[in-house]
Amino acid sequence: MSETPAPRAASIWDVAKVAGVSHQTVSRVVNNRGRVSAETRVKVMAAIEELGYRPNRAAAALAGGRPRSVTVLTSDTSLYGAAATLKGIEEAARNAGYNVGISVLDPDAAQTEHDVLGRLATPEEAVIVIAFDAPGVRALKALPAGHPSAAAIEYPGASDDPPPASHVWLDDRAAAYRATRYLLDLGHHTVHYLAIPSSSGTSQRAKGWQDALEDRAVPAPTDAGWSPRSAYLAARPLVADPDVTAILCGNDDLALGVLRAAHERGRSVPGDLSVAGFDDAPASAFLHPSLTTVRLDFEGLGKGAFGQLQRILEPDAPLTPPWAEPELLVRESTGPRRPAHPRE
Amino acid sequence: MSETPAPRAASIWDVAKVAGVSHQTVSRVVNNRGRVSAETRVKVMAAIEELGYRPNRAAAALAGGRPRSVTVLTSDTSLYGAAATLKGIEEAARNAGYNVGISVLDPDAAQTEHDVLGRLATPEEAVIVIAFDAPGVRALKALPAGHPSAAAIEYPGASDDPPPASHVWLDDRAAAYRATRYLLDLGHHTVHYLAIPSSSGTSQRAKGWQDALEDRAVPAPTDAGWSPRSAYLAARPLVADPDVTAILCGNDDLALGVLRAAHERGRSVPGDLSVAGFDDAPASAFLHPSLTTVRLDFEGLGKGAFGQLQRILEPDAPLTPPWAEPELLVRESTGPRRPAHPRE
DNA sequence: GATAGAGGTGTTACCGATAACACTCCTCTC
DNA sequence: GAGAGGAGTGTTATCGGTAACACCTCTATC
Repeated sequence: MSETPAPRAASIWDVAKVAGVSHQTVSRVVNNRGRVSAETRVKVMAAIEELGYRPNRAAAALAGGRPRSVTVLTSDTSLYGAAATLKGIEEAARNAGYNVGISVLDPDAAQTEHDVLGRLATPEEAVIVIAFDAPGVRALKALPAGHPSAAAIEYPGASDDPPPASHVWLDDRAAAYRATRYLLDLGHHTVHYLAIPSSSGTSQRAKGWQDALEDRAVPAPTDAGWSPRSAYLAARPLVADPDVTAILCGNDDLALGVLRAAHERGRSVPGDLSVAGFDDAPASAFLHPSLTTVRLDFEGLGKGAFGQLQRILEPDAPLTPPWAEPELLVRESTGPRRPAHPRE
Repeated sequence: MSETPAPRAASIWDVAKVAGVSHQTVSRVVNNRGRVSAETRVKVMAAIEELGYRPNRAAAALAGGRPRSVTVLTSDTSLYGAAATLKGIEEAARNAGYNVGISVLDPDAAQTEHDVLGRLATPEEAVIVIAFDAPGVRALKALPAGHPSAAAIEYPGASDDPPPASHVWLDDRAAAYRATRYLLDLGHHTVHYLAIPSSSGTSQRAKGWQDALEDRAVPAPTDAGWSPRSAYLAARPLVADPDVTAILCGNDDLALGVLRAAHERGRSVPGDLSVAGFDDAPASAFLHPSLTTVRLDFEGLGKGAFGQLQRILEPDAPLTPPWAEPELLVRESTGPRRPAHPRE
């Protein structure tokens, strides 16, 4: 019996030999670039099929063809927003035939150009940054000018006149405005805001909230971190105050912490206190009470980010469908204001 | 002024020129392989520093050095177990200087060898499969024998005599046994089980639960999918039955759906009904009631999976510290059995 | 003092692809 | 009917590394 000593994967040379053409012609067929007669194309395709040929991405990257891979830079992937965005990016990228790498940013480390570039498979590899928080924003800034990249950001800001076309974001301001208006319309005299850390100086969620408050006094926002735990701790003083009757939370995880704090303090939701969040995480509809929240289409946003990148790399690439606008979902955790001490 | 036409990243040739040595010597220094005099090493390091040299992973992969990248194959990354495992893998890999790719498996598509290999950057690239569910298991099976890989699996099974050393898993059976015993010790006559889909034929969570029930009648497990929604739907008939006083759920998401169903049916938890989950997702401690659950160290498991892989690729690699044993966390959602109709 | 062996370094081939360019046929044009 | 130009294909250089091997210079050995 003849053993198979090195069952190495087929290369374009193997395909070329079987098809009886040059390796370059195989490359042409594979990449659909340049002119190849229909006849040869068929022969090559047959050889590809027969050998189970798959292009070697590393070799293609080296040789310098059109990029076929992206690395996603993100911090903590266990946060809903980042995870859902990543999911969208990955799906879009895979459908477009791209490989995707992932590299998690250390929250404490400064992101230098050298550090960021060192995470890539090649120095020129395309990058998508999920820049909802400070490490992401730093990584985005650390990218050299002209590096192929796209980013999902919190807010384009007002500093640099035209925001780069490759940046995508959700309309946080409008979302927060709507949610706050809704709470005010329920009769609450004001709405307190429990904030997630802002990456840009100006949180649009905070801004939308503030704008909706109009001429009312604006209570100081409370910093509450990213987790249910940090929100729980931050919310305890707030729920102890009977004048606080409505709390808008920077995301659903924070809202969960608030719900907990309220419950421990004996304040019923939505009877004594209304609570609303952002995101519409899968769990939010099943909490008790189910959470009023603003649905944010992170997955669509991720697809959009990849779409922007793809159009940088391949100007002819199809346009990405737009992602959904934020949508207020009214559920059980919000209700009309009741006087603080109904029986007194 | 002289423009910089092609500020291409430095290669080992550039470094070699600056250091006054051959490119091969640079390669030796970078990879710490072969003998280099301390003197030249210093010169090379200085040149690397000066030029900001970073090795090109694609080129190294092509040339066939030791692998320096892994692709993680997983299905839905928004599930807590998969996300946390991925996080552990990524962190361990990055610390070891590996690049990590990610590719999400289509739940419906059959995973063929051709398909799976086509997701990799090179045909020989190392792989870690998160194989908690059917697509993952299929992908694992599709890998050709001898392909460098590790896998986080549900259960090693009894079929293949020695489970591959590169497989890692959590002791689901013991975990479920402990949780079930705990519920029985509270006085519940039996414990119902709401199951996540099992990838192997034999779910160890189901087995541990069944074993703990000992000589009692074993109620049929209820299939409940992966999401709060599917669990909610599956749990409705269960919570309507007053004889059901304790439900063990395949994970915390399912437990959330059960909590919701119980609440809608007017059954108080833990007064009328005890509910326990698996995972200890970050939200679980803040639910209302907070969830009794078995903490599963997915992140440690992910690190362990990478460690196994690394020891295949580099036999001298340090051993990975073991991950934590499942640990029962008793919180508010479980309590002593109360007669079904106390007032009748 | 010849010889073996180890330390340290350079040379060359090769990995699997792409790009640039050269070359052959045709076909069209005037 | 000769030249222009396009279609289709092959040749060669190149990307940034690694491996294998050749080579030189010491030092230890008998």
